[in-house]
Amino acid sequence: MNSTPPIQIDLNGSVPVNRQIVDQLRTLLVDGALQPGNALPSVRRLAIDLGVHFNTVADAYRTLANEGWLEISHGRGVRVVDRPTEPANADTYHVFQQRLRQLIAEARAQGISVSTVAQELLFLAEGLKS
Amino acid sequence: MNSTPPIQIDLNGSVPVNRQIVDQLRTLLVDGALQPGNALPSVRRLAIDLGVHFNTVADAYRTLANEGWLEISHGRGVRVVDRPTEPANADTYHVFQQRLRQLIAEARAQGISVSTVAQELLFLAEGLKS
DNA sequence: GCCGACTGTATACTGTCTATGTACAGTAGA
DNA sequence: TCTACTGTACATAGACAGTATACAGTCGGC
Repeated sequence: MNSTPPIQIDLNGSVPVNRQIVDQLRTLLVDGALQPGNALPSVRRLAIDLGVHFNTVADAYRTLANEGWLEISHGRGVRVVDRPTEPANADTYHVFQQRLRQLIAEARAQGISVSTVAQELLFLAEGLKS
Repeated sequence: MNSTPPIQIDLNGSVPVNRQIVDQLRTLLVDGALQPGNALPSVRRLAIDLGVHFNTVADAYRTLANEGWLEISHGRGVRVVDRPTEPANADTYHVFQQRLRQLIAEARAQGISVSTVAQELLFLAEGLKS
């Protein structure tokens, strides 16, 4: 499988494109939508599909390779590899807690109601249990 | 009240300092830890406490003022103002959903267990209901 | 009124980050 | 070996982050 993953880029957003690609691919990887052994589209192919330069895609691939998700072979392409995850330390967890609270605060500041936010959190928590 | 709010800055992190200040102040504002009428420390005072340049703090204050949280008066200081929030549109909500999923994916990628993440989500959802 | 100590503002400057253009190098199949 | 694909390296333009420094408004004591 080397079809283009379902990624959507906002070229005008404040989040850098390379980061958008990394974040969305990582989500697919964690969720299992991209499995070890799967081939990813070439940097040029994905770049065309997303409307950016292929070096930007290459940079994103490199970031995920450094995180242990991808194996990049010069001239052959990019594949998903099996990635052993070691347990996080307390510091990492604390940062996650803080970022989660900040994201919720931002949502509420933008007018998303408390009940809507709570509902979304419950929904995601349910999804994780199964 | 113009004592320094409980803000912690990571000078070596990948998140820009001005954004860290904005995110953490916004969290305090949404949670009600900073109330309308409260005075914030001067840009120079907070800058010293955080170990950054006062223009960086001024930039953060300006961002929050543009969002409607703060009132800045030249020569007099910065105060929290009452901020009417209009309901978010569907697009804003969708972006929130996506960012939330990405944050959870990142946490899991860093080794935070599924059950720990779920627990945190439930905890926050509970806190929002009350 | 005026001075001094505080407040935020504006501008220039440096280093870093983003995204791109372009040339290069490895791989595989005809 | 040639060709068409793959990723890599490096230089460049532009935007952004953080700082230094000079400026301007406010207020209280004199």
